[in-house]
Amino acid sequence: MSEITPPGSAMPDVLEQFFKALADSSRLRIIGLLGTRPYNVGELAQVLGLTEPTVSHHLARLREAWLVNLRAEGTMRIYSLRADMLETMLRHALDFEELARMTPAPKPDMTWVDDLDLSEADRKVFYSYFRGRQLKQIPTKQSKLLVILRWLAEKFAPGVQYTEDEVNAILKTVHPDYARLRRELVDFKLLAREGGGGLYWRAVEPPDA
Amino acid sequence: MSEITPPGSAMPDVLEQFFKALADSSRLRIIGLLGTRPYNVGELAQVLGLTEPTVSHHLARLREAWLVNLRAEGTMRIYSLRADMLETMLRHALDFEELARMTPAPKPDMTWVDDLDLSEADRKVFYSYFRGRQLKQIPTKQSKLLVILRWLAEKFAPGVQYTEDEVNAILKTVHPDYARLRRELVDFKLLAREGGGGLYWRAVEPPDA
DNA sequence: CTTCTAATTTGATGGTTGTCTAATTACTGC
DNA sequence: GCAGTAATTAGACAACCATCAAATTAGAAG
Repeated sequence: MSEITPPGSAMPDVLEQFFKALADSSRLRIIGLLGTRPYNVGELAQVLGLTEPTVSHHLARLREAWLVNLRAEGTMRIYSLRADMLETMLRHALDFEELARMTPAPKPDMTWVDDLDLSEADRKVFYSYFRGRQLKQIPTKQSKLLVILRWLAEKFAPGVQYTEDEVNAILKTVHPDYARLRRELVDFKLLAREGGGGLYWRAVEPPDA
Repeated sequence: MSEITPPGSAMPDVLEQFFKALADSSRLRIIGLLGTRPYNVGELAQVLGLTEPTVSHHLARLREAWLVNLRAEGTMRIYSLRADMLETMLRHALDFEELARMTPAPKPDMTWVDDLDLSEADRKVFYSYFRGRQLKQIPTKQSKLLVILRWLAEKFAPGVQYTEDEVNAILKTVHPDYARLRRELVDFKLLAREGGGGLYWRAVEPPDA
């Protein structure tokens, strides 16, 4: 039973395993000692002031992370450092791209965009301004802004009156600056507002000509 | 209260802290993300699929390891990567001599704690934050910090005036960052300070009610 | 086959830590 | 002042882990 899953499959997991393996003072000391020469379990236990089972446990962990090699000699097992692995891993740690990708990345999930009835150009706007269902930034260019606003307006049922809080709640699911969105919707006459009472409703579509 | 004891004192501990800081997939992902641009807490929580307190916790840990910087902007806090620290630490990891030296660490000798008149809970704080008579780390949690500070205050005789240097000398026997300790003692009104002359004395105990 | 030795496995225990919810603090704007 | 938002702290729970003593495996040598 000396199964150890080799690296190469899911690199990020290996990286985490690597740091976990070094995240303990006893194991760091072991690495330091093995950096000078190979040791067997009893020796290490003696030097570290730990029991043999404990050291055995640590060595198993280091071995799972591919940081040490094991060689049997008579009745004792001799552990040595895999300096190459250490170096490789430390190099990988600086690869931010890979680190960020390691995110099981709770999925951007842009599939909902495909379900919309849009021109290709408009779809592009959605893809570049949304991350998941969140608006990354409110477009400054009016044409792009309008693409988003028209879609937003459809979130309001025709003939229904909404309080300002209700409107805000709906808009907030898309971007924190709901006030800005509300104002733009009104400015572009996609949403109508009653004079003083703070009631809103979806504006009737223009005759399209 | 955003102080963090700088590296440079006991390097091996810092190295362990460094690896511990990276020994978690969430924190690795955060490092990866910060490698591309600064983020605030809410953004990270969203991208990672974690709650804000959890992310806050991780960032605090990364900050203790000096891997990220914090900058306040309005009501939000913006975290950025300290790529320099990352590199420095990774370089140190290959210094086997230093790692091996980290080993001696024979016996801590914590018997003196048993002689203190403390509740069980407070005693635990001492056991976990002291190695021998040295404070391993200044607690971040206020309740734990106070346990230590009250004990520290008792090192000053009531009614006696101490110069700042005398205060520092006493505090330095416990932790290299004596300035931090001195400030905390004053902040919590366990030590009183004369306006300009740099004289300190033990504050009278509150009526305890 | 038996015994000795080196090491691992097992089981238990106490401590650490990742994560959450709820409560609290800090800042902004009305 | 009050309300709202961003973040941290407090408290709790569960999973994990370092450590040890005791039991077990595996080699070497009689």
